[in-house]
Amino acid sequence: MKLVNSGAAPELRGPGRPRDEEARRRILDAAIELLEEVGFSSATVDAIAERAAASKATVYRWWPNKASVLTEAFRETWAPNLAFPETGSLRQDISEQLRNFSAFLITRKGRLLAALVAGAQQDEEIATALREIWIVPLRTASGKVLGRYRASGELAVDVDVVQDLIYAPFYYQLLTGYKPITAAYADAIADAVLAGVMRRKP
Amino acid sequence: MKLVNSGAAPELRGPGRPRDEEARRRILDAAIELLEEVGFSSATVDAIAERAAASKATVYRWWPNKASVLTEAFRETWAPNLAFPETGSLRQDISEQLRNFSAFLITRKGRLLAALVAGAQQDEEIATALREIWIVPLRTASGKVLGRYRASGELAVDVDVVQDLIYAPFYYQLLTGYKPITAAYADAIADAVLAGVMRRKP
Amino acid sequence: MKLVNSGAAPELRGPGRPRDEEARRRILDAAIELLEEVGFSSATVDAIAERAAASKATVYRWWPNKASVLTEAFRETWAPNLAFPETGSLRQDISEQLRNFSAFLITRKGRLLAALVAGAQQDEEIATALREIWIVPLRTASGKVLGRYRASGELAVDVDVVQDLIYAPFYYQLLTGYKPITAAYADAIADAVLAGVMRRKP
Amino acid sequence: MKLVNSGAAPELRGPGRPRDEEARRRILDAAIELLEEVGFSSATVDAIAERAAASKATVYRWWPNKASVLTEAFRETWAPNLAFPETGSLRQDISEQLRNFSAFLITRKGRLLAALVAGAQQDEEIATALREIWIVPLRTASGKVLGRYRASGELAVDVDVVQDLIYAPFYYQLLTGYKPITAAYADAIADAVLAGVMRRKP
DNA sequence: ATCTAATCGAGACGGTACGTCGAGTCTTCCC
DNA sequence: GGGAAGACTCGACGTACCGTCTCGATTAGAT
Repeated sequence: MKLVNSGAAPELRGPGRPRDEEARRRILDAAIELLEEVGFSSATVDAIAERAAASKATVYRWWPNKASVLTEAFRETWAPNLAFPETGSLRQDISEQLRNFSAFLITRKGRLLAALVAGAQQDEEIATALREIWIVPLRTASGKVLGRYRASGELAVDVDVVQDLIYAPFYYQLLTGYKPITAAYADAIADAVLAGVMRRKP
Repeated sequence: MKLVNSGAAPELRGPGRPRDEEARRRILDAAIELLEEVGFSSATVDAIAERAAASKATVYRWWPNKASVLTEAFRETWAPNLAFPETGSLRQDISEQLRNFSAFLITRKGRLLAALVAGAQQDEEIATALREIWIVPLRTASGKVLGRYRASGELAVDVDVVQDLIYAPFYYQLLTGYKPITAAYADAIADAVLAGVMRRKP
Repeated sequence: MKLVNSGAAPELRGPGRPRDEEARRRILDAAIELLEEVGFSSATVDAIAERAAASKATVYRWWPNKASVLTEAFRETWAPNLAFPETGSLRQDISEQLRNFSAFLITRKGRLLAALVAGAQQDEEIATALREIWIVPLRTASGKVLGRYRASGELAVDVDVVQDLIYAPFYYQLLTGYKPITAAYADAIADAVLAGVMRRKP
Repeated sequence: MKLVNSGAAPELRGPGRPRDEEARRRILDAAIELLEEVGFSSATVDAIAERAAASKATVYRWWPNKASVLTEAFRETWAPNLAFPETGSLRQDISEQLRNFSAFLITRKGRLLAALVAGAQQDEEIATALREIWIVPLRTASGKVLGRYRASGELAVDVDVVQDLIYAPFYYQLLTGYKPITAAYADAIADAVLAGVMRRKP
């Protein structure tokens, strides 16, 4: 007879050796490290397994393919620690957020975002993960605050469009390397988005 | 209009069989076709060579690797689409350009840009090619026109920032798939960039 | 007769999937077949792998290059033919051995020896393999028997020289195609070597 | 009007530039040099052409394939400068010849012979050349002298067999590298062939 | 205290693409 | 028309990565 775990324990286990959680962690950590070092398609499964001191079989027992490993590695590693500020001033909120965002992008994790976006082009799983773990949470968080400005009439255009305008330039720079991402750049974008690029009629 | 080089030979050729320009075209065409049919990473060099009725050796004589072939193929396909309109009205110029740009991005060929940006994250060669072949020429073309508006005072912010604001959202959507790219979206971006997102004081 | 290793494990194996001995056999068999069908330089590794239902990677995991595969395939095929007769009569031993040797050389497999010797001229690896796998074992086997005749005084010259005299002519014919190799030729060589070519003084 | 070369001129010529005999020589010399340096199959046509400061087209205009070039190179270079001595003594004739032969084999040209034999296994043209320019002339020369000893009864076995016995061991050593070729070796072979390997009855 | 079953590291396997190299052909310009 | 230069097709080579597999060795719960 089988007992149902009282309370929370979701995973009822039969006999046999249980999954080695430490190995799982080592694999995910190795995956992240390699991604940061060599990029998406150069992070081979062999290399991940070797660095994790695990075997390829273990990798493929728990993930159906390379993309899934990387996807889960992203999910686990990524705490989207980019709370949207709420100072009461629209200008200040956006300005602060963009400075924080640009500071984040130039960290190692920021570069990882580039690898993630790249991976998303080749693999739908990664594309989904990108949206779920990063794009949507970020927009939801900022959307709440911006929504209030929109409701109050202080914001003249739809929240979605505002979000595109303020965030997209940083992705663009991150992915094309056209210009370096700096605090000054963040300010320039914030100002231009808020006031528009056309001269105001006097 | 095309200027004829006065005097100096346009391309002085040494001895030896000249490069077979037709083969070059066949290879690039085959590359584009395969890119559209099966995507970036499934377009193999063998398949390109076979479809082009060329040999792999010829491919590798002129391009150092698979990525270079695909990059150049992409550039050749896109070259005609660089024109920036010049109607005299800043609003209309930007609006038209963004409609054209968005129309292009949703074609199959447009989707290739995503693959190219992805490739650039792992391969510095592609990154360089992307900048030199695509980013810079596009910005130069639009920069000329926008520069005049800036000089006349009609444009209140630097040309570079304007370019980031108007183009980046489309890259963002292309790469994240968050929202579909449509003509309406192009208009919304154009309007918001021109007027700013903040309510105007009456 | 085979000795069983007392005590110690005959072949202590580390962890990991053991080598697939069947695949090894299939590869060597395929190599021999192709060698016989199309010759040394037309037997490609791709063809060997395909016929063996193996992958090229497996071939190259165990042999450093094409020549090594073919060399080992050759050795495996020839291993049974090394026996040197021992009838008690020097004349008969040599005569029988040369008839066997000549009979072998004119089979298709025998012709492979020519290819092997040719390969050895350009590839030190093949040269080494040829010596270690073929030349030396053959001479060792015949050397044991001839050594006894030498010790008993029946043989008037050094074993090494005798071996050169009896075997070399067959290599010579095999490689130059000057004369066909027949049983009669084998007998003629045997007689001449034993008695010498000079008329005996009465 | 065209003058006929007085005397010998065998080749009446059409219009156009005549064949560049110097280029022909350079190609053949380069072929021989490369053969000596790197062996038969590593002497590529590209390398030959480059060393000869000629073009591949010139090579292929005059020779149908790589083997033919090498064949002709052999023929041109090779003066079979191995006259068979005729001292009146069978023993001395053979002894001297084998010393000369062994001295020849350890020169660069001797090593070339190994390449030639190797090439003969892959190419019938080379095999024919080997016989025509080397094997047959050498045997013909020695056959004349040996024939007289055979007629006088001093030689107890057929000339062909004698030739095989005295020459073959040197080819064997040349091609297998089993033992070094020295004057002492030559003497040992000569003695054994003349007297036979069996103990003489008292 | 076994027995059973699932997991682990190690590493070989089939498959498939990559990028390189040699043979032999062809094309252009120069003499 | 010959010759140097050099591009071309064809096809084999040897390498690398993916995802699968098969070992012996562990490690639990079930008996």
